[in-house]
Amino acid sequence: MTKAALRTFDEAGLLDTAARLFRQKGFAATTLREIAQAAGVLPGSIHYRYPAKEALLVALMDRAIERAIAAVQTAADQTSDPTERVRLGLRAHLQLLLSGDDGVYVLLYDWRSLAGRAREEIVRLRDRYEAFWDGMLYEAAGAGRLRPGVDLKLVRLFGFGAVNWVATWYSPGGDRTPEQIADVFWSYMALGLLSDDQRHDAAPTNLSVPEPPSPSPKEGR
Amino acid sequence: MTKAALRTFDEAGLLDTAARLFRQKGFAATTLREIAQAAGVLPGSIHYRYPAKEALLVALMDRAIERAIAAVQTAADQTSDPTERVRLGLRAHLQLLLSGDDGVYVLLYDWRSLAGRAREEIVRLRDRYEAFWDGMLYEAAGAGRLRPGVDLKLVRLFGFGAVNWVATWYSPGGDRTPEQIADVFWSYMALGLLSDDQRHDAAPTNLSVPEPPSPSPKEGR
DNA sequence: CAATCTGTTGGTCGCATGACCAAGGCAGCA
DNA sequence: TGCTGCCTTGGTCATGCGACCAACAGATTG
Repeated sequence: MTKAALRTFDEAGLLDTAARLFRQKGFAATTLREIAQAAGVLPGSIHYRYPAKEALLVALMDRAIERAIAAVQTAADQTSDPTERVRLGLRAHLQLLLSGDDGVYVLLYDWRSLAGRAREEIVRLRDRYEAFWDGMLYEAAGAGRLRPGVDLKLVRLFGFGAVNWVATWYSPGGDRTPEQIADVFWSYMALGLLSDDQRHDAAPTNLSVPEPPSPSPKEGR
Repeated sequence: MTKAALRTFDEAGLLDTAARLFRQKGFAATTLREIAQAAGVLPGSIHYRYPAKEALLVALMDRAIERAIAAVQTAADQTSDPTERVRLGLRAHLQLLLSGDDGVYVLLYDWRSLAGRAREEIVRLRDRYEAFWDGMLYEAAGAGRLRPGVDLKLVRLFGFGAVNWVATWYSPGGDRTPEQIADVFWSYMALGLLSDDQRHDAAPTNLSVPEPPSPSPKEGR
């Protein structure tokens, strides 16, 4: 322990505690006093660092998204194969989400609690993460690994949905590890569910079913 | 206007309003007074019907899940082909979720706000819905349409995740209708993303058992 | 008409909340 | 040793909450 460690307020511990409570009860239903008590500090001490409850949430989410980007980046960088990079990234994302890091969960499910500027800030961070994923998918597609016509943005959106939802039903005592879950999802998504003798007539060959890529005048989101 | 219409309290309208607000701001952050004002009734009138705020949420969710089951059932029953039933059911689920029926959204994302008995009740209802889906998937698998070894429960979980997550990013002005989104997801999931010349060596043939292939020497964290 | 039943009205109540702050202590530096 | 600035302490404050209810209105029924 350095001298600094003695002087330094356990900010990480506070955020961890807050994340845990926010996850359990939701942001609005969690009181500052609860957080303070659980973290072993006084409410005033929290106020000293975070002028408002919302600031705590933002700090929490900020940290979580940095962690997520770093984890996925590191995992993906272990290979140069574009398809493998996606699979490893997926694994890392799920591992982090299920590792007990409540911050990521809160980031995913509690952003509705934010409004105004704080919301925009988080959305901006989230967009960065999404753009990062889009990049990986784009490279996999560019390497000719994916069917032509696949809408990468939709793939990312579907993938995020399926994977993020896991946090909703996963239990550590279950019969599958996070890594296994990630790999199973990856294999289903990559190969499809239909058996080989069914696949030719089950769906249109062109997977980009609706004509999408024309930028519409009506902007989305 | 029948006599009954005059006498009958607009319970549906109340629940709709409550659902809209819960979706926008979350359950805990929405006050009874807000709901009352938005619905054009007095707070006391709500209390007359629902002894506690939580009861409102439960009633809302109850109604939503009944709607969902009915919608999916109806859609699926339009064909007897097991695979088609799944596709049509998926469509119906997404249509309902994106139709502006905030109740379904609230059901999916706000169940954390419930505790104790109320929570159990909703979980029980949800389980019924899930069992219903499992039945459809089981029949599709039984008809030999799916690859052997596919874990149906995981398929359902992944599918729910991807589809439910759509509510998070969908905007009515976008360039895809709910039906198109459902169909695209279905085609990706059914056929897979990999191009035909890649699929043989990209993943294990047996989709059921993950067992980390350990291509990565460094196991991340 | 009288009795009843359904639903509304306009409050009140106690309480927990988020925000805030003056005063004090204590480590590190001069 | 005395000073300085960071951080904590133990509160206060106004606000708005969910829950609750006695009284009442109007339609329905006998």
